[in-house]
Amino acid sequence: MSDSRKPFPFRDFEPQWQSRWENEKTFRTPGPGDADFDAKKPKYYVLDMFPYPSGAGLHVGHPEGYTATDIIGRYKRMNGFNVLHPMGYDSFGLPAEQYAIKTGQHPAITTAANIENFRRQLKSLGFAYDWDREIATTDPEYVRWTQWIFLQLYGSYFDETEGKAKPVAELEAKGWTRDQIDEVRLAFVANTPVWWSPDLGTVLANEEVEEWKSKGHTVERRPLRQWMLRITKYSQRLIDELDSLDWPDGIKMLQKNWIGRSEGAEVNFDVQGHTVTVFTTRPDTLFGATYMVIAPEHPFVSEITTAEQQAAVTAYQKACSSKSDMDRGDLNKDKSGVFTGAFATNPVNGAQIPVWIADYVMMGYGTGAIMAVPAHDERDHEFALRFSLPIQQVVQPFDDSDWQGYTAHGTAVNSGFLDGLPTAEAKAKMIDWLEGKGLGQRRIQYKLRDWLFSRQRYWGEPFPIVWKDGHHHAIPESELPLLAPPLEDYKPSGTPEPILSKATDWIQLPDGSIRETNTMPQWAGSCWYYLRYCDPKNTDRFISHEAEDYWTSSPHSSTPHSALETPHSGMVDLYVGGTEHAVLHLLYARFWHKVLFDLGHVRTPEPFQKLVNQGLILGEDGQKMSKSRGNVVNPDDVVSEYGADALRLYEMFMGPLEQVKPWQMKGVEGVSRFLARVWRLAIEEQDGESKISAKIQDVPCSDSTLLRTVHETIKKVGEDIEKLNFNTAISQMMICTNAFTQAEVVPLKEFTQLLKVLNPFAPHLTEEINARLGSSTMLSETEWPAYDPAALIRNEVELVVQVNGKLRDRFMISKDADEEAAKAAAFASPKVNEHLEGKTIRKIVFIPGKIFNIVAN
RNA sequence: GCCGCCGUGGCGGAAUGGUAGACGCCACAGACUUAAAAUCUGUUGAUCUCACGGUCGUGCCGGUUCGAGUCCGGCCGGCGGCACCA
Repeated sequence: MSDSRKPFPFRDFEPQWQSRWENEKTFRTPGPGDADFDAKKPKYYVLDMFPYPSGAGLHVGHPEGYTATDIIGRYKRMNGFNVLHPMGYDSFGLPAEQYAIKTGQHPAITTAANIENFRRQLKSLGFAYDWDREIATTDPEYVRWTQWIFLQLYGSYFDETEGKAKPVAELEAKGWTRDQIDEVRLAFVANTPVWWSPDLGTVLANEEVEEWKSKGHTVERRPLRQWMLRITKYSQRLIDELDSLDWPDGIKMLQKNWIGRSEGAEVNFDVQGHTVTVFTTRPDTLFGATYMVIAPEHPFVSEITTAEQQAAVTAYQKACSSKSDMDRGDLNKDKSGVFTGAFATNPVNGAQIPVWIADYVMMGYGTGAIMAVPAHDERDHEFALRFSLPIQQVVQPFDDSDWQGYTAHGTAVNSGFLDGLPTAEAKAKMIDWLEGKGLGQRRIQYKLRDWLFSRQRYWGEPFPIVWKDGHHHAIPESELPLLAPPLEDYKPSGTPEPILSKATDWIQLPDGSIRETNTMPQWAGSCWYYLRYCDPKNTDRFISHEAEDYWTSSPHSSTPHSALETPHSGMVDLYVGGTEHAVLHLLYARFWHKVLFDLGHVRTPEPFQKLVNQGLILGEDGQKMSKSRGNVVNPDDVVSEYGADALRLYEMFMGPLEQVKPWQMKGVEGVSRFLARVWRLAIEEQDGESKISAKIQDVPCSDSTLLRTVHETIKKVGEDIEKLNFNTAISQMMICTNAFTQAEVVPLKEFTQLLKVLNPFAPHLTEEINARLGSSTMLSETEWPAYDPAALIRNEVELVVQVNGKLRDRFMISKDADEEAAKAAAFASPKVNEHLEGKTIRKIVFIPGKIFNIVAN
């Protein structure tokens, strides 16, 4: 920046205010137990998704959400709330470890350096965090409670009748054996096909597979013994309890689709003495089931395949298992399958139907077997055509659509006792019939799978588990945290053997037991960090009852009907972050929270009451920012050239928070000019000396128009912050500033009111000006100004006259003008009369103070 | 294919069913300056007109309404998610 541009001296005062806030702990949040804690003060918990401290530092997407929450937090604070606005680091994870492999530096060292850099960057933006509550998921004290929560999961089961988690101790008391108990724990060991990535050296959760594949890593399906969390038990609650949350519909929809609830029935088919159960959402079409398909991996395949078909079946199974390594989508455009030689009996009509295997039926969903109704299912229809299998119509469309491949609802036909019934009734009747005969039952099916919770890498929380005599056992809570031993070599071996298995001394315990060597995924730490912020130093519990109680209490509403305050079933009042966590972190955290809720450790059923997704910031070229495109904007550069306030303000001025929008450096200049105008209103530079502008005078505001603009600004900025409409709030402050610029005199009181409403957006600049104007109290320690309704009143308003809805004239009129007065004025207008010529007036629509519309033809 | 979000000037974007384009950027002009930068003041949707003023205009087609960017129905285009889920 050239010196001749004379910007405001942000380089001098921004760091000064930052250190003052830090030294004076201005934004420290007192909590239960603190001497200065006031339990009567309403709380407001506003949370950011904490960052993964990568080596690259903050990108401009971080300050977008962080500034939004900072404005809300500062605003709530000025409105008398005890605001919890914390920050921390999601510091476990694969990239740190990958980096360690490359450089030979221990992940603890690189992670500490990265956190240091992130903290510096965050502080340079002037966020009002309570730094005393900062946490990192890698802190031993944090690991301890992550492991403790895991032990709660390990020590619980899901009681089906009560629909909630309970301690397994209750089962012990009832005389269950340990093997029986191990079968139902919420954290359990299973040997199932999982996604294994040889080059990452770890398994991945279903939810993570796409992300890593897109980064060029390979994954393959492989049966391995792994720790799982029984999230599926919460499927229905995870769907139902979304209703109580103030989340974007899109995110709710993503979670619902991911959980994937389907209602239907299980039907038992007899296949030559074996019972094969299928799941269907269309039991009403059972009469149209002309063949059956089971997944190639289905255990029954080997039992039912006839000798003649054995070779073909085995060959097909082999082909399918190798296929799973590759992208199935491309390979499965054409249906494939093989006849097993076996026949099933259709329970409803006794028909003998052939049993096929095909890879369009998957082992992982439902029962791994389907009844095929080719007349009314697209996939079955395609398959039947391909292999010339019979197609039997059982649904008559309501309209004149072709019944072939018709999948929507209709009327049952060729279906015995269902004939004539509409689909919904036919479904119910068929299920009743099946249940009556013991041939099937009503069934709800979910797509959600249990959560694969173990990883084979080093940089994660070790499981607090030991193995003895082939059984797993929890280690005593007194031994937490269980930290991973230092290792020289983190390199994955290419086998699913966890890295910790190299730490032979650590693994082996004196009593002969062996430590579990898997580690937890990065999600573990982020599942409960919002709880720890409430009581970050507690050494007795993950959160004290008192802290939990206070920070979950409903906020006392000082501003009714605010978008920021809704009835609470979640703890955090406002959570801001990206959509990328829709089915990952946001689902996992809800699940953990519900388990903690069931076990009585927290008192709300949900973690996050209101969720807002900030929109992605694109590069100046309208493309996603990426190193390879060279369109990445570094916040450090923006801060050094324009200052923190300009960066904050620009990110809020770009457009609606939730919208995707491109970066424009010219826009940063624009808001920087605005801030400079505010500065120059108060400060004059003369001969290198700066002094208070002569226009600033401590006198009553005599200009009623200016006064009205100021009060309109106070009103609008407050209302816009409540609605998270930061861009329009800033527009209004620009209008107000322009009004001051054009005024002869800038009254101190009104100017200070502008500084106050601007303070949450541009805290450094406003504090600096306020201090220079002689105030010894920081703006952030003052109350949010109230607007004076009397100052808003306009005596004259503009009345628009329309003829047939088209604007024809406008003029100023008294705000209280009635229809008669408006009519007189309107018909006096030559412009209006011109358009009325030769027409008959049919109707008059009068909206006082706004519109006078003459309908004529 | 299914689900969700979004289409407004040269650009980012404003508009409780009531003056479309606030505010900012860009551009142009004027003031200040020896000059430039910065700053301040204007103009700035398209089009016709010397002008007054008119006409058109919120992706497209239709509907409701005195009045539609906004509500309803049907398309088209872009972005994101899921994807043989029975």
